[in-house]
Amino acid sequence: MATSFHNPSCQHCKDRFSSIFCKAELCNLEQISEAKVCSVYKKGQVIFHEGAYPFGVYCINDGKIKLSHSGDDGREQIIRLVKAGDIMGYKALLSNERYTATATALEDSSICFVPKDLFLSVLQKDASLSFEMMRILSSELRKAELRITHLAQKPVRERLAETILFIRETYGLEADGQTLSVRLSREEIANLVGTATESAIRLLSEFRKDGMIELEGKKIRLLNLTEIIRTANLQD
Amino acid sequence: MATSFHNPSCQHCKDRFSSIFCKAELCNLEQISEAKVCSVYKKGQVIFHEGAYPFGVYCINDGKIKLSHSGDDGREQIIRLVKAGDIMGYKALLSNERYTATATALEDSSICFVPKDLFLSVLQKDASLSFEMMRILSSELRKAELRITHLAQKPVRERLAETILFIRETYGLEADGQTLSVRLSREEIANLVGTATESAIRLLSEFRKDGMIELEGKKIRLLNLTEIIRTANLQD
DNA sequence: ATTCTTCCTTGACGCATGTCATTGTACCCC
DNA sequence: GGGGTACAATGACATGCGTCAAGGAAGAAT
Repeated sequence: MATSFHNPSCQHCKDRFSSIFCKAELCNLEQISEAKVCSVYKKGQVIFHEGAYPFGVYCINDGKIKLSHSGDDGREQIIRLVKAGDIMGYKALLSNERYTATATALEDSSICFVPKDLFLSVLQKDASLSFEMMRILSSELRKAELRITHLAQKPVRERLAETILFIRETYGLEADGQTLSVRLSREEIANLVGTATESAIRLLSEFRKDGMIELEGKKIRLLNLTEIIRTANLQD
Repeated sequence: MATSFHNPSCQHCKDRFSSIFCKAELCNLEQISEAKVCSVYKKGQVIFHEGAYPFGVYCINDGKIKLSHSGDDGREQIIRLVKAGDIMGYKALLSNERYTATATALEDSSICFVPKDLFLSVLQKDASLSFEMMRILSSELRKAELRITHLAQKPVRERLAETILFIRETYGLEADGQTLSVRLSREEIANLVGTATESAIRLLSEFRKDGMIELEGKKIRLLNLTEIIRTANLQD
């Protein structure tokens, strides 16, 4: 169960309160900040479920979340990785449909909930927040379309290299400057790449043999970034 | 070359003027309607090019357009099919980046151009237009994410059936109630499915042998819709 | 420590699908 | 009509990648 607490004066929440709302006019920001409800979710806990109706948007104060579809045969496809400062659940809210994805915490995470009515009413009167929202949506759409092209045209090897770079961009590295600062299972990596778990494992082993990465349990250290970029074969 | 003519009183343009702008407040609609520039594009003509900077949004009065990425190896991936009443080019405009796709007319099309500054300024002051814009973006994003899952998990056969249904939903049927009312080359169909041209051809032949469709040049007649739906194997 | 469970790893195998090559067909231009 | 270009169709072939199966490693629970 999530420990739920309403805490407008929580400095930690205030500091990291999702960056999008900084675009809102000050009075609106105050209003949202007061109405929001912060909770802590444990690793593996589900924040919302595919098929459920949305009652608001979620803002990540701290932590890491995966958004995933469960395909027809039950296989999971990871759609997006969410980090501190991001919001999630807005798509379903705006198109007034049920969630098409499930949000699961990849590690203990602190998350704020902003009720639907408030969010929508602020959106109505705050043009700059609306604009920021459109900017986010456009950017997500652009990424999704690029991903469609790559899924259709690139071999798994290139997509895996690309995925490693994507994880690095999203969650960054640990203090050593090499280790990806998130622990994903091989299955999750495969579900991000869009391939079978065994294929992901095999290719990771190849990458290791080629000196591109080092593997230690779920730790992945990037040894030769240039080579990874070359393998990803990115042009655009 | 496009025959370019500014024509606020053109009844044809007025009638079909893109549905999104109906959501705008009346004064704004008038303003946009006056500033817009209508052009006619011939089949095969490019409306805008991947990599170019956007100067406005395009609204389709009449016709059919494909939006496509050209992948790294030059292979084309069709991202979206655009029909009368739709708008295009908004994504690049809103995220303030270059076009990530090329728009090409699939048949002679009548298209209005709304200048960037006007569009953005109206968006700033017209909450209900902004909201409609967000609704469209959310809906496109939802579709794109579903497509990612299917590309990653479904075999080509299912995806082809799905694509046929998608074309039907988008452009509808001819008067006979069976023939898809757009003519796409086999290569374009393949680029929509995300497969090789030969694979698309082979599977279309199979569908014909199975009595699901009838082929006559670029005409595709849907004989057994139920069976096509079953083949697409859609759950969500 | 021991069991249990979950995850990782590797091998073997087969099929779906991409690539290459050839022929056939329709349409267009002069 | 002839020749050209673009597209469609089919066969042969290679292989990338998914599936199945079995063994090993690591962590959790008792």
